[in-house]
Amino acid sequence: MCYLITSPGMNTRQTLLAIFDKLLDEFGKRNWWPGDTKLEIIIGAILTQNTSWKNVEKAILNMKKFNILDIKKLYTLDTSTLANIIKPAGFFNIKAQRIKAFIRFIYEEYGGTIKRLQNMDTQKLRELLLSIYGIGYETADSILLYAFNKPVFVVDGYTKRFLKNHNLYDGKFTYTDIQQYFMDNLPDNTYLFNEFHALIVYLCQTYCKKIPLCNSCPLKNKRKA
DNA sequence: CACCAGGCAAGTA
DNA sequence: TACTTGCATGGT
Repeated sequence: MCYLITSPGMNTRQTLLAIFDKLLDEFGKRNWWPGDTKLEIIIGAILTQNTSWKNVEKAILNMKKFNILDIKKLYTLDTSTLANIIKPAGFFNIKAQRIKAFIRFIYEEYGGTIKRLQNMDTQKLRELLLSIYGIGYETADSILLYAFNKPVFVVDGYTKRFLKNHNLYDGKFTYTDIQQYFMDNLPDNTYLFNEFHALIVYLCQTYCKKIPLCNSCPLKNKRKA
């Protein structure tokens, strides 16, 4: 277990903000989400499901090469052709169907543009996204936060590992409970949620590869907490 | 060789 | 409600 940089007197909000400041200071802004357009961010969110971002980059590069990063073109494209193009991202048959499902939703219900989604109420948009085949909690929240800049905290496997390794949380480890823990204890701020999630991912990828293990973690103090 | 990666849906108990 | 399984490439 890691020793924290925090002290016993701090409440949860102060602890989380202290950790955030330390991570930001240590690693700098992570510049998430990479992607030129909202559509590219959304497709990236589907492609990265249980998949390393490196493989997703190859798939997206392929899509750009074939010039199909476009709602109308994707709408008419064969699912099998799309699957072939995104092959490096893995699970390509299922992900091709998921991308097509999202594109159909936009094309058939929203006139082929995602503009109308931007001004929608956040909870309403979240429910809409969750109703689309292939979009679960994490993908929906990633889209809300990183494509539409809504203040929604994204939870993933790294987030759970982070909480366990640092012994920050003793509630239920369900998606909803963990998300509520962060959102109840942090100011409602898109920039903070954006950067915090990206920093947790970077921290885990760099130092905390397993549970329980956190070698040379920057959050570790010299002395025992 | 095994195991993991910025999950989800469908099936089972 | 709470597991389990299939999906699949590419890197370590």
